Amino acid sequence: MAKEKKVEQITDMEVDFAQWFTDVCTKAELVDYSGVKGLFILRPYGYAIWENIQGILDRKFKELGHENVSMPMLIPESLLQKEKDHVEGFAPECAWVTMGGSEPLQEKLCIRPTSETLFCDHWSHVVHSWRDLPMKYNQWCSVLRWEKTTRPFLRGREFLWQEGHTLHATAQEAVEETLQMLEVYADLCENYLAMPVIRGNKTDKEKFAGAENTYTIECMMHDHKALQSGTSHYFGDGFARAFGITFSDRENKLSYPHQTSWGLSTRIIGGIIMTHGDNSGLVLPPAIAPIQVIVLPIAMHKPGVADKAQELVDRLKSAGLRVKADFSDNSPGWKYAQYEMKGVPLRVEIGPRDMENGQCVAVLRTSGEKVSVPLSDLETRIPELLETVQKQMFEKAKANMDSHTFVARSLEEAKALQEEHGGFIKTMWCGDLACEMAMKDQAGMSSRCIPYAQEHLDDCCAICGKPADRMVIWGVAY
RNA sequence: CGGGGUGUAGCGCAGAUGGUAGCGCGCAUGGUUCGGGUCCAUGAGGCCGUGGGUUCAAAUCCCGCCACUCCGACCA
Repeated sequence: MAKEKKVEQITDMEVDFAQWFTDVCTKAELVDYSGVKGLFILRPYGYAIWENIQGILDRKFKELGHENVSMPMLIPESLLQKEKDHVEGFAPECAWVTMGGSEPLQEKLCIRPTSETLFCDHWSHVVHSWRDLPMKYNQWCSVLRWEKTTRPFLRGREFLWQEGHTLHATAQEAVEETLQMLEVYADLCENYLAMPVIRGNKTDKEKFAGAENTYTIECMMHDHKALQSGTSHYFGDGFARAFGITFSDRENKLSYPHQTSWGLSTRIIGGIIMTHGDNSGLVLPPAIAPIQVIVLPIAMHKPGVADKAQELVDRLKSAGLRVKADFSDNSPGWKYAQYEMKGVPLRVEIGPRDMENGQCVAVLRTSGEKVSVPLSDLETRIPELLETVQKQMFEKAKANMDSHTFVARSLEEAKALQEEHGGFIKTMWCGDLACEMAMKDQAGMSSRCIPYAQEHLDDCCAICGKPADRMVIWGVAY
């Protein structure tokens, strides 16, 4: 997309990608900083994006039989400590409540960094029989993790997310649930957020604290770094044993159920920004854009223009689109820049000249292409153009990922490729932690996943040369 | 948590050798303009991040703290 830069306030992404990102976050009015480090204010426009994502996922969760619940925000220390790996993973970043009013508490309370322990404790009370299973719960909430360095969307100490927690009679059913929910996330990313994903599972080193297996979808950002965009965990019966969750099965044997959890956070909005944004600002996929079409009256004082613009808004709203018009007295040029910055996928201009011709002009945020649309075709052409934008966005992101995915047969080669191009590097791997550490230490890359789509590149591990039977994707991650 | 940078009006910045603060944009009001950030006029707006110290006097010098930010380590 060869567009000149139209918004001076945003740092060019080629100059400083990180600065570009924070510029977009604030200039597009998505977030504001709060008085506490790492706690961000989601402004209406930013929150609306989250609400749209919520809407898609929540509908899907419910279709698949999940129910929403609300768990407490505080976890007693003793509860958090019941599953050993889990505590070890989260303890370093827990924040604690130690006072109630002016009195010290008998037991300190952790502000939830995630709610596995709460769900488990609850289930240990209410699950008795195989007839109680499966339990398929989800909650929309925020969690707190005391991160050292923070950035809007990508790493907040508090962030909004959903966490799904399910309990099943059999391991097989739980594994199926885990995989199914990863697929829900993949579908969200690819078909709504226009972000191509790599599906796979995490290595032991990268998996969730307490999980038997963690499945992930990995996306590539515009700067060729990786973003873990959603994870789904299979816990086996480890938590159930730790928390004493038992049920009587059909043969009246006391059994431990098998568990899953899966989550997707507002971090995905950071992913949307870094996947699709450009030097004019945000670019939002039509499927989740709070404003899909911005209608701009040109020469608004001329007779009939404002009325016509309002008529377009009404017609497009009736057609089921999220539409707004800007009747402010800012100049057209100012408005163009403003709504480009905010990533509105489609701009519709209507002026005296258009009115004479019985048309309006639609401008695509992605390509900048201007299309004359006869007013008689408004309700069919505008949705088509939004579909075009959605497709263009996916194609562009896909091309970025494909052109920055490489094969390496040695650590040295992987390192060189990463340094020169960035992106995803595929290699064979023997499964040894030492090799994974070596890749981190020497090439600065972590294993992103062991993709479902395996390729046999070689017979031996690219790092140590020992026999290897699986392919890993490596990358520098956010 | 280690290393660097920054903190003065809503935003971006200027304020040398200490003497009680200024510019651009934005904002408000009126007019003007309107197919890529119109033009003009008038006006409002500042415990100079915070706490201490030095001094007759601190935005300015010294020390602490806090926040933001970048680079590492850790993580969604």
